Amino acid sequence: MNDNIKHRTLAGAITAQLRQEILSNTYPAGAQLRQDALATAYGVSRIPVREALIQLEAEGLVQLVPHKGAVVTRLSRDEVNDVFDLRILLETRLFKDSIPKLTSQDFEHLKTIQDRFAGAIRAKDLQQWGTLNTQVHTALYSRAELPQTAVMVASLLQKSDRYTRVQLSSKNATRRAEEEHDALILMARQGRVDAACDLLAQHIETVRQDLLELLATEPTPMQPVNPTP
Amino acid sequence: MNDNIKHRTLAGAITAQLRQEILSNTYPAGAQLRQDALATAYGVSRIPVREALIQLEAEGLVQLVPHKGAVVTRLSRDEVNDVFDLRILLETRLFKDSIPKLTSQDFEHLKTIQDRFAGAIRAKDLQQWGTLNTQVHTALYSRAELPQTAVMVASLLQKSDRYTRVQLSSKNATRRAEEEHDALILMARQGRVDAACDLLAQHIETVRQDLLELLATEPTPMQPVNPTP
DNA sequence: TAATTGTATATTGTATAAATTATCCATGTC
DNA sequence: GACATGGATAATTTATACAATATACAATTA
Repeated sequence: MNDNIKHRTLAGAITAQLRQEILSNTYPAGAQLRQDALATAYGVSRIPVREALIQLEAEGLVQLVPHKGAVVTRLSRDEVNDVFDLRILLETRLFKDSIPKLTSQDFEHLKTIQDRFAGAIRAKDLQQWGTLNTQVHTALYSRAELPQTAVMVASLLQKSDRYTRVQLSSKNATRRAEEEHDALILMARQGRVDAACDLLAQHIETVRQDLLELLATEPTPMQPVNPTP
Repeated sequence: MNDNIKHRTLAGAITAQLRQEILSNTYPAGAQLRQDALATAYGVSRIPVREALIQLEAEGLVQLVPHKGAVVTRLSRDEVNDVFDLRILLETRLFKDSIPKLTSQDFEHLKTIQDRFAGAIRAKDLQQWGTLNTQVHTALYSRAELPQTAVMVASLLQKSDRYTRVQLSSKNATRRAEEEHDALILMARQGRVDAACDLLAQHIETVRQDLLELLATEPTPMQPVNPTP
C-alpha cells in the first residue's frame, strides 16, 4: 500500500489504484479479478477490495456476478458510439453554460493544464495523456452549474479515456487534439459560445472516428487473465 | 429478511430494500443512516449493509462521508431542473430510436403496464404509482439500442421518482399523466416519431412544472433522523 | 457412449471481533 | 471570555474466521 495520494480509507485507495490499473490496461477488458489475489497483492484483506469492486461496478469498469466474481468490462462498437453521442450531447450542454462564467483565473488554470497536456504528448506519456485530456475538458466546463450533467460527463470521459489512452498514440491524432484544445480555449476566451460548441462537437467526433478506425483493426483483443501485476 | 423478491446475495436484498425505503420517503432526505441500526433492523451484519450503501451512493441516493456515515441526499432546485432537462434530452433520444422497432408484443406489454398504472392512480397507491410510471417510460424505450443512454435514463427516472411519487398526488397531475401516457403509446403505435417525441418532451416538462410548484411550497422539509422504521 | 449425479476444491459471501477515526466535552491556557 | 488541548465515547473501517455457492471432474447409470 504505497500510495502517493492521501485517501481517507483503504477502500478508497484500492478503488483509485484498481481504477488506474484498469484504465491503463494493466487489467485488460475481459480479465477476471480475483478478490483474494487482489487482496494479497495490495497487502489488505478482501473487505476493502470488495468495496472497491462495487464502486467500480457502478462506474461501469467491471461487472460483478454474484458468487462468480468480477470481470473487467468491454465496450462494444455500439456502446462506444453511444458514449460518444452522449459526450457530444452533454459536453456541449456544459460548455455552453460554462463559457460566459469562466474567469481569467480559470483561463490561467486551463493554460497550465493544456501546457502539461502538450508536454505529456511530447514525452509520449500515455498515462498522463488521458488524465490531462480529461482535466482540460473538465476545466472547460468547470463553471457550468449543472451538477447532474457534470457527474454523467465525468463518467463518460472515464469510459472514453480507457480506449483513447491506449489507442490514440498516433502522431496525427494527438497533435490534432492539442491544436483543437488550443482553439477551444481561445474561442471560449472570446466568448464565441456557438462556434466553440460546434468545434467541441467536431473535436469529439474526430476522436470517435480515430478510435473506430483502430477498433476495426483489433476486433476481439483480450482473453481472461488472472491478476498478478 | 423476509423478502418476496429473490436475490442472489443478502447485500443485493438490502440494497433493494433500502432503495425502496428511501424512494418511498421512509428515510427522508437528510436522514442519517447508521450502519449498526440498519444491520440490527434487517437482522444481518454490517458488511452487507455497507455494500448496499456503497451501491446506493453510486445511484446518488445517499452520500457517504468516510468515518462519518451515510446521509440520504437532497436534490436542490437547480439539481431538479438539471435532472428534468437531461430527461428531456435523453428520453427523446431513446424514444426516437425505439419507436420504429417496437413490436405488437411490446404494445401489448405497454397496455398491461399502463392499465396497472391507471389502476394504481385510482387506488391512490403512491408506492406502485412511481414504479409503474417508470415502467411505462422504460417500456417505451425498450427497443432503443443505446445501452449507455438507457443506464443514465434509468438513473434519472429513479431520481425523479423520489420526488414525484410523494408530491404528485394531486388529481390533476395524475389524470394528465395518465392521458399523456395513452397519447404517447398511441403516437408510437402510429409511428409518428417526431410528434411523439415532442409530446414526450412536453409531458416531462409538465411534470417538472408541477413538481417545482410543490417544491416552492415546501422549502426545507426534513431533519436528520435515526433509522428505526 | 452420453447423460447425469455426486464429490472435491476454489471462490465468493457473511458474521464476529479488533483497530482506526471522528465527535463531544471537560479542562487548561492565553 | 475565546481558543486550544486532551481524553472518553461512539461511530466507522478493517481483519480474521466461518458459511454458502459455483465450478470442475470423477463416478455411476441407462
